[in-house]
Amino acid sequence: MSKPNPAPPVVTRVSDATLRGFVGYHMKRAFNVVQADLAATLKPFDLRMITYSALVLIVDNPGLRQSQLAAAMDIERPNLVVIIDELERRELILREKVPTDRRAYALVPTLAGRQLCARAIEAVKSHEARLLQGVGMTEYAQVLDVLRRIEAKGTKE
Amino acid sequence: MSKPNPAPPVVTRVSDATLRGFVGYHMKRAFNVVQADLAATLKPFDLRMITYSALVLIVDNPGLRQSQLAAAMDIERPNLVVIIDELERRELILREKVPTDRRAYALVPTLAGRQLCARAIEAVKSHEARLLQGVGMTEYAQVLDVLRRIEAKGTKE
DNA sequence: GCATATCGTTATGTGACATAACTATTATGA
DNA sequence: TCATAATAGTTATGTCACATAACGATATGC
Repeated sequence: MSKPNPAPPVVTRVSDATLRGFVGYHMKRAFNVVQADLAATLKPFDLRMITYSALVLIVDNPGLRQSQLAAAMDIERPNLVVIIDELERRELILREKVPTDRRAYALVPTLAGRQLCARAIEAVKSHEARLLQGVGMTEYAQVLDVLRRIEAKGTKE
Repeated sequence: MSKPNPAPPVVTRVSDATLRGFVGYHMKRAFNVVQADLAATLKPFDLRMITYSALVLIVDNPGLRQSQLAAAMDIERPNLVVIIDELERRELILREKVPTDRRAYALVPTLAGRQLCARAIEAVKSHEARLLQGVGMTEYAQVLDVLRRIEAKGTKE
């Protein structure tokens, strides 16, 4: 052994070339940007990504159960509890008793909830338009298609 | 007011049509799948996504400083410490003293680190090939391009 | 009618982040 | 040159988005 410590060169610019060879890396980096921008977009409404998703799903599916919502959001029931608590405390939704099943709650939006939701959706639309400016319709459709196919690989088997 | 509680209909299938209107939603769902599959792929190597990224960057950029790595990984220095600790404890990398700056450490991979890294990269390649089967080269390039453009929107301004 | 499953909940743990503040060291500028 | 400011790594600590285990109340299936 000639040189045990061949003094590593000083690194001036860090190369992520290898990681750039993976879609996952690009997805993570792009999603980080989306997430940060979305968080800022939702801040004026005092919503986080997760509370926003929950609210939209409740507005779109009034009367759904917590377990259904948890399944739709791909999270475990326990984690949904605090989210629903928060939306209910802010009077954006209600936990209504289901007469046919006394274990369950039907989640319904209030008027305030529907209104806040509508405004938030508009804001998110502008946010997405901003991030996607310069991306053509065809490209956009292509990306959605690929993302959907990747997503489908998860549920399979 | 006629009916204060117009009994919400029973929801049989939860619709996420509104959220499907946003790329961010598709990105999150697709990325969740990628993340889960990647985690499973890296498990045999006892690597997580974050330790894998760190290792690859150190192998590709031997001699870089922790602060450079933190910047490249877009995380804060404090969070990198435990990651580097772990990789060093497993003797995959070394913290070498920099003679010209006694505050800094130069991170260098060990032989074992380079070997594990190479094997992990191969595994990740198969994992990506699996998730992307059926996606054509053109589509792939298109998706990467769009993701890169979204990512660029973040650094801007 | 009794075992079993389901609904929402509580308690608790983990992993990936953040900020504040510290020590040791290096760079700067009056 | 010497005081002040900046930087590298670290420690302590907090937050947020998840997970699992276990429980009480209720519903369901044999």
